[in-house]
Amino acid sequence: MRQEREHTRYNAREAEPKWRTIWDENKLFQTLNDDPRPKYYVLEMFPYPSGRIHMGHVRNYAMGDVVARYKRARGFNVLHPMGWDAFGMPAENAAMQNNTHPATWTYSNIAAMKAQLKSMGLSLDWEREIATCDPRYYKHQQAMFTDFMAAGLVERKISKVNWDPVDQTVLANEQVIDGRGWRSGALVEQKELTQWFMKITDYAEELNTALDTLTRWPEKVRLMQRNWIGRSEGLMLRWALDAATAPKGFSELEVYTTRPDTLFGASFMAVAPDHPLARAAAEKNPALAAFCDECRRMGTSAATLETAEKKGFDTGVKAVHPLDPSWHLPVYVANFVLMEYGTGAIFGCPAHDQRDLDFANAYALPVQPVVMPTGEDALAYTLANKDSMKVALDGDGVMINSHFLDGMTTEAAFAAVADRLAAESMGGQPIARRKVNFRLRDWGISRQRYWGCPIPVIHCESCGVVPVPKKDLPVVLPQDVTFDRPGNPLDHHPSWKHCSCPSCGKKARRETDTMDTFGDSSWYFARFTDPWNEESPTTPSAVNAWLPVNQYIGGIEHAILHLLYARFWTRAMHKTGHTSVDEPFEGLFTQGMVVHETYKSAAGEWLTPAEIRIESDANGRRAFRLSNNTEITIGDIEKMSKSKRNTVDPDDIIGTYGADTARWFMLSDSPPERDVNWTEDGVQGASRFVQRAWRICCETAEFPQATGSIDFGSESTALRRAAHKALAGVTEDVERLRFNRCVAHIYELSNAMSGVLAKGKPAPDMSAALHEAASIFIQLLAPMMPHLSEECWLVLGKSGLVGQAPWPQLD
RNA sequence: GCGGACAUGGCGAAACUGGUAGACGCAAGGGACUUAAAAUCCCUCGGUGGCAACACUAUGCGGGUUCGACCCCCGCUGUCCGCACCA
Repeated sequence: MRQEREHTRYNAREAEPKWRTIWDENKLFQTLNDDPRPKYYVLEMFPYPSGRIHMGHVRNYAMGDVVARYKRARGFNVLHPMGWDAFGMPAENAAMQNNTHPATWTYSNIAAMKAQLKSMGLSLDWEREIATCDPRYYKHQQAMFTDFMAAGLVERKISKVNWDPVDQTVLANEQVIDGRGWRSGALVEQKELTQWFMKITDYAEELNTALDTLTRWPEKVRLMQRNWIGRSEGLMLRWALDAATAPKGFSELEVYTTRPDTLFGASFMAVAPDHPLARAAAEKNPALAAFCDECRRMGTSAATLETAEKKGFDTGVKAVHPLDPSWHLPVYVANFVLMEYGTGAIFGCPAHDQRDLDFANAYALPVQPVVMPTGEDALAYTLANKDSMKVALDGDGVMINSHFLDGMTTEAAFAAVADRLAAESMGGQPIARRKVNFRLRDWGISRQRYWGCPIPVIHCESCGVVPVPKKDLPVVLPQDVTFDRPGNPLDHHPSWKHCSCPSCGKKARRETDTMDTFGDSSWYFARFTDPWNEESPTTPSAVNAWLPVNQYIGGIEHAILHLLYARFWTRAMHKTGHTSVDEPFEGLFTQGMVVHETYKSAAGEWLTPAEIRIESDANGRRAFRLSNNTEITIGDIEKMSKSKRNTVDPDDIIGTYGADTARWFMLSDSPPERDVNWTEDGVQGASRFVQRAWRICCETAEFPQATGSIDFGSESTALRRAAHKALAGVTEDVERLRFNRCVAHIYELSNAMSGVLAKGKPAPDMSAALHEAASIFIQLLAPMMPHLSEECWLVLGKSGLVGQAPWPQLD
C-alpha cells in the first residue's frame, strides 16, 4: 500500500531568486587569477545586445553552464565570464528610427538582457563583464591596432567595394541583395576606395596547417576553414607575347596554374576584364572596351554567376607557348577569370577543365586530350575525345600527346614541367617558379559607420598616415552626432575629425573609418583574463595562464569569419607581445538551433505559439486559435524567427516554469549539435520531472540516514549500483558534451529510486542506500538544474551548498 | 558544379571499439484514485501471427565481408549544410 504523504510542490518562483542571492552573497562564481587549482576556461560566444535574449541564447548558455559547474565540482579553477558584443549597425538603425543615441539604446539593452541572463541562474563571474563599446575596452583595441601597424600587419590600399549611393556607405557582400542595398534598395555600385586591411594572408599557411592541431574542433568547421583558406600548389608561369600583336609595354603574360602537366593541351589564354593587358588592348578597341564594361556590370553577385555563360572577346594578342616557340595561342578577355585570384590570367586547357571546355566549345577552340585514365589506349582515347569532349577529365591519369611527358603520371609530369621551365629563363629570370597560392584575401576592416571602434590614425599632409600615440588613446567617439542624413556621422561632425598631427603639430585630419565589429570579438576572450588592467590590453601572467579557452561554445554560423579572425588576431597579439599563445580556442563545440512548429491561419497570417491551443488524440494533432476557436494549419518546424512568429520568449518560460525547467528541456532529448524542437509538451514534461525529483528527495528525507556500518542486501545493492552507474554515465557524457545522454542516465536513476520509494517504509540498509542514491542524484542534477538541487540538498539535510560540493566518488 | 554530413517506432532519440536494436523522454491507448478535473500511480506501446510462452520480421534501397552488421566495404536514393567560375 502506498503511503499517504503530502509534499508541498516545489515552487521555482520562490526558490530560484533565493538561491541566486545566496550564491551572490557567497561570491560562488567569482574567479581569482592567483588561485592555485588547475585552470579551466569555458566560454560561450558573447551576445549582441539586441534587446532581449532568445531561446538560442538559453540553449547556448545552459550548455556552457553545465560544463562550468561540472568542472568546478571536479576541482578546477573555472573562468566563466560574460560580456557584450556591443558595437554594430542595429544601434545606428535604432538611432535613425527612434531618435535615440546608439549608446543609450545599447546600454539599456544590456541592462535588460543582463537581468534575463541572471534569471537563468548561470554561474558567471559578472565582475569581469565587458562591453566592446566601452572606451575602457576599445582603448586597448586601438593600442593593439597601432602595434599591428608597427609590425606591418596593417595595410591601407585601394580596393573595390560595394557602394550604396543613397546611404553613402560601403556594404558588405551579405548586405547586397540582388544587386541592391539591403536598406535603401538602391542599385549598388562598384567603387574603388582606400580601405584599411588586416594582413591575414601573412598567416594563411600557418592558419591552414595549424588546423591539424585543433583536434577538439568539429571536423566540419576545420574543413570549412580549410576550404575558405583554399591553399593550392602550382606554378607561376611567364608566357612571352608575340611582339607584333601585343599592346605597347607588354612583352609577357604571367599566369598561375595548378596543372602545368596539361600544358600541351592548352588552346587559349584568358585574362580578367580588369587585367592591365585587357585595359591596354581595350584602349584601341571600342568593342573590347564595351565587352569589359559589360563584364563589370555583371558584378559579383552569386545569382548572376550561377547562370552566367562563358563569354570572351579575342584581343588579337598572341602568346608564345613556353615549351614550343612556334606555337602561338590567342589571348581572350573572359568573364570567368577573376582579377582577385592568382594573376588574373590563365591558360585554358579545355580537355581537363570544365570551364575551359565550355569556353572552347562556345568559341570553336581546339580540344586536345593530354591525360587519359590508366589502362586506356592512347590513340583510341584521343580519337574518341578530340574536339568532341562534353565532360572534362579533371582527375589524375597517364600523360598522352605531350612529347617528353608521354607515359608519365600527372604528378611526375607536373614536376618535370616545373623543373624544365624553372631552368629556362626569359629576360634574365626563370620562366617558371613553384608557388603556393591561397584563396584567402586580406581582411577589410574599414566601415564608414559611427557605432564602432575608431581607427586610431591621423592623416597629415606632411607626415602622411600617423598612428595616434598611445598616450592619446582612446580616440573616443563623439557623443553629439546626428543621424539625419546619409553617410558617416563621424565625417559630418563639425569638429571631431579636425586635429593636429602628433609628429609635426600641423593641422591634420582624423581617420573617420571605424573598425569592423569582427575586430571587437577577435580578442574579448583575452580581455576577460584581466579586464581590470587599464594600462595594456592584457596582463602576461593572466592571459598566458588562462588561454587557450578550453571549451568554446557557439553557433555554427561563426565557423569561418569569427573563428578565423580570432585565430589571426591571437597570432598578431603574439607577434606584438600581447600573449604567447597562437590558438585561442582549444575545444570548440557548435550547438544546433532551436526550432519550433509554425502556425498559419486560413487568411495566411502567421500566429505565435501563445495564440494557439493544441488538441491531440490518436488521430493526430490539431491547432485552434484561442481568440475565436477557428482551426489553424500546423506548418513546418523551422528556426525560431520573428517573420514566422514561431518564437517563444525565455522570460515567459522562466516566469511560468522556472529557469531549471527551461534549462533541463534545452539539454534533454536532442543531441546538442543538432536542432532541438521546442514544444509545449516537452516543457511540461521537464516541469513534471522537476516536481518528481523534488518528491523523491522529500520522501527519502523522511527515512533515517545511515549510522555505523551497514550490510547491504541484494535490493539495496541494486539501488546503489544504479546510482553509481548513473554517476559513471553522467561523468563520461558531460565530458563529451552529450547532455541528452546525461539526462537519460538521470531519468534511469530516478526511476530506480521511485520504484523503491513506492514500496513503502524501507529496511535500514535500503534507507541508507536511498540516501546515498539521493545524494548522487542531486549532484548529477546540480550542473543542469542548480536551483532545484540546492533546495533538495537542503531538504536532505546536507551541509553547505551543492554548488560547492566536490563531484561524488565513483564506487 | 565542388566539398561535407545525415537517414533507426507516431515523434525526439539510444545502442560505447562489430556482440540482446529501440535505453530515456514525448505523444497515444487502457486502468486506479476523485463528485469532477488537475496532479499522482499502474499497465500497453516497431510490424505480423498467437490467449500465451513464443515465432517470424524490422535500422532509407541493392549487394558484399563476417560465426555475428544500425555499425565495416561497394553501388544507389533522399534530406540538410558549406563554398560557389579560385585556374
